Amino acid sequence: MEFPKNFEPGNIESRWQGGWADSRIYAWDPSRGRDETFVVDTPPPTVSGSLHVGHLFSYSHQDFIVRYQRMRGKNIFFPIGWDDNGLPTERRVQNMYNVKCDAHLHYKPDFQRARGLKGAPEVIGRKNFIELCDVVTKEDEAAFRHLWTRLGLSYDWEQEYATIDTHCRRTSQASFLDLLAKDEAYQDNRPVMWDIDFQTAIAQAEVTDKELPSAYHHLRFGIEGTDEYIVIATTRPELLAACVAVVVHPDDARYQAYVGRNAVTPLFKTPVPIITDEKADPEKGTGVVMVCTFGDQTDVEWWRDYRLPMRQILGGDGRLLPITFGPKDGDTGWVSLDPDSANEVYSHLQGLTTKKAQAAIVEIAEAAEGVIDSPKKDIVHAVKFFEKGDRPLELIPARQWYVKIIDKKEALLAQGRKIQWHPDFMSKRYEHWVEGLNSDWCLSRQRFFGVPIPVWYKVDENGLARYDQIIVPAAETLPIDPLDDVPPGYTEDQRDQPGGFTGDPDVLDTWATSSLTPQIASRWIEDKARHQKLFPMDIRPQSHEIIRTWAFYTIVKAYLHENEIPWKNVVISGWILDPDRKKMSKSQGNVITPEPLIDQYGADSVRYWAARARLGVDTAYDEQVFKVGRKLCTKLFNASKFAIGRFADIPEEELGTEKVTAELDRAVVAELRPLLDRATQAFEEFDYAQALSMIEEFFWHVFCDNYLEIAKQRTYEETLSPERLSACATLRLLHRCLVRLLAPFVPYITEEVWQWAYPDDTDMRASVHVSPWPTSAELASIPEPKTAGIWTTAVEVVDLLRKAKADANKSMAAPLRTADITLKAASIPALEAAVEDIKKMLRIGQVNIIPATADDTVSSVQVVFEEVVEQA
RNA sequence: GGGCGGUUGGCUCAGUUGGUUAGAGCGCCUGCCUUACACGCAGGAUGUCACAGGUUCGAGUCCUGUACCGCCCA
Repeated sequence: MEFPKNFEPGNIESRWQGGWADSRIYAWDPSRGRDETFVVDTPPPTVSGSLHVGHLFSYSHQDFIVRYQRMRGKNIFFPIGWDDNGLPTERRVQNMYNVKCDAHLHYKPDFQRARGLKGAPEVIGRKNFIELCDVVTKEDEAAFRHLWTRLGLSYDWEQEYATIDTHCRRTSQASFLDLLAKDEAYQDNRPVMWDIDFQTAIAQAEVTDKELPSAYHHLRFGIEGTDEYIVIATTRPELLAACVAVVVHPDDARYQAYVGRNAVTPLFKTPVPIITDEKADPEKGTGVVMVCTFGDQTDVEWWRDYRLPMRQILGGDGRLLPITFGPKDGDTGWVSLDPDSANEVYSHLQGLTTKKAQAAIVEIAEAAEGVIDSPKKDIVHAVKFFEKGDRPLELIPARQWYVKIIDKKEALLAQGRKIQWHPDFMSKRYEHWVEGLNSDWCLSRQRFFGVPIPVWYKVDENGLARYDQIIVPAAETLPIDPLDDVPPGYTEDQRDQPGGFTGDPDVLDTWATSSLTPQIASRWIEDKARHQKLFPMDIRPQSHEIIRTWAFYTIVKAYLHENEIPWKNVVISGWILDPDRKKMSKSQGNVITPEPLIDQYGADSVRYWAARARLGVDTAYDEQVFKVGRKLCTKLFNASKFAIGRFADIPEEELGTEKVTAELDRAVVAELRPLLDRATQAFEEFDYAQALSMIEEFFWHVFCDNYLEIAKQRTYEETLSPERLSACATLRLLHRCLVRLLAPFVPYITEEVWQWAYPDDTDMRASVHVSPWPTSAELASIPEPKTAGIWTTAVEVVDLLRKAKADANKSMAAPLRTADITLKAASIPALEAAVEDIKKMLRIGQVNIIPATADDTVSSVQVVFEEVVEQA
């Protein structure tokens, strides 16, 4: 048999990528039962996000687990999808094509747009915009598919899906309609967290706090009908015109006298009630808070609890709306004791962004008499941002769709407890998130590239949409686009007409679809039998930052739809941090792109690096580990060449387990048994890292460094003696196990090596990846050695002899005339079973075994080297 | 402010239910081209296990507190 001279991962990879696809070894078999099936709910990556090394890391982790399960004989359901919809794609498409979307513009069938155009963006309709998104996401998907394939991830590509495709839109819309039918989805017009750049509502899960410098501005509020005043401290003076009340703590003695009276806002002269509430913190600022509609969440609560008037000052774009103050008895809602001067002041603010309006009103206040009480006080405080946004969120009243979750905290906690979390402490993240929920799930987004909310509303005789009169589509017509499709019983010319209908212009939160990946993959809507067979799933692998989103929403949906958990196990990958232990992020410029790493080190080496990290543990990026991985692959390549070369000429039937007769060989087999048990146990607990560590240790140090060296000489014997056959059979048996043990981690090199010797074995399969995972049952017919401690004694003595040679600066091949070995009497029978092999291995002429006189004597050797005659 | 995790040789990390003298790889030093591999082999040096108490015959491991790092949530 001819072996390649050098290990070249590139060749091996491209060959097997094709081979595995052709042989369909990763395809799910729908005919097999649930008990023998292992079902994975893979998180579809956001394709518009940049590829980075974290992808290689966490997606490899699932593949280790899956490949192990496949070798255990499980029928693997391992789908892969792409998360296409959502803001990242929209933003990319807007920039790439320099376009903007207006949902109500008509579709232009022959619309074309080049990339990279400068100038004013072209405004296009939703359907045209989505077509551009489709083009871009197809390209992004191809990049991911290419990377996944190179990395050797064993997906069943026949199960591929994209969250924006027809099947996913249908599933997502059916989910919405199910929630609507169950009365778990509802609409409400109330203040909602709003991103002023994307101009959409967002949900609690997408909010992030940022610490920002700010300042308390101290403003004097008059007391109506007196010359007195109180001082409020506010970080948002630009909202002064929208002030509807002033709040103090009920126990705050400083302000008792004013409670129940009216304060008068400075500059705008609006009378507002002075009320008390526990939430006003006497320690914060001056202890007096102004309530504006709306500056923050507490404003919303006070507004709601005390039924204060609504004075909406901000528009959806974050600019101050045009407003006109009128007298107390007027009907504008904007009251002033001096409307003319109020309107004059406001004329300087109207249309400005909050930031500019703040600067403007502070300037006006400073110029005015008796408005600023004392200089501003600089502080740092947490400001809420949309996680993908650049400017602070505002609270803007708007009609939105919600899902009821606040009333289900206990139930959702119970669902979380039914799921095994790996590592277990990650379940805390879920629990704390559920406990901290403060609002129902806002489901609607004022965006374009997403799954449309599948409802229409009746339009009344006055041409007003009646949002309480919902028209739903028939289930069999899904997916629909209510802006394009016509509800049952209507015609297109009734759209937006009095007495007609109007389509909901919004799309669903991207998580509304992503939370259905189990149902999408199982075909919940189209194929109930298949769904029953796959749901709940076995594992959901994911990383920890999306516990509050992906895991949470998926648990919510499974509970609301079927009162089920979506999966039995959640396995959480840690993060790859940069070498300084900082999070990798595009903005910090410390992101490592994956493809060059595979080019440089090979896919197996990259996977090895990923496999070294335990579940849930964040790991600093260390390029050395790729080199270690490559060394392991090279070692496996070389050791395999050698080992197989030692027995390749002997027929397989001559090398059965019954041929393992030498005591030393039975001793090394006895070492293998606990490894198989422990590695299997580790994999059962999803602890692939521990499995790898023990497999690697055995492969390198037991198999390569010791067994191979110690048994080598017997394999060179000229006749097929029992000793030679025993060594060769043991070599084959150990190696065939080790290749399989390493296969989940380094699938390319193991498959390559497998083909050199084992694909035709009667108890094996053509591919290592569908061959059986080795267990100690495979070794059952090999007896334990008669003498205890052979392997450890042999290794101990070999180490001593090697040290003697190293201390003498001699080659390991340097011949010894004699070696005197002193060791405990109890170990002597063990050594005698191995001594002939050791003599040949280390080229020793004569071994003298000396029993130690005392039991606590440390083993030792004394050696005499052969005198080497210098060659002239 | 609350919660979760971490702190072990220069670096990256293991350390099972508390049990001899705390491990590995990388890096470093010395030697060795040994009929697979120099991407190798053999040998060697390097640790107050963050700190302070406590429980115990015995603590890297359990308890309490402190400091620092990271993450999550207010």
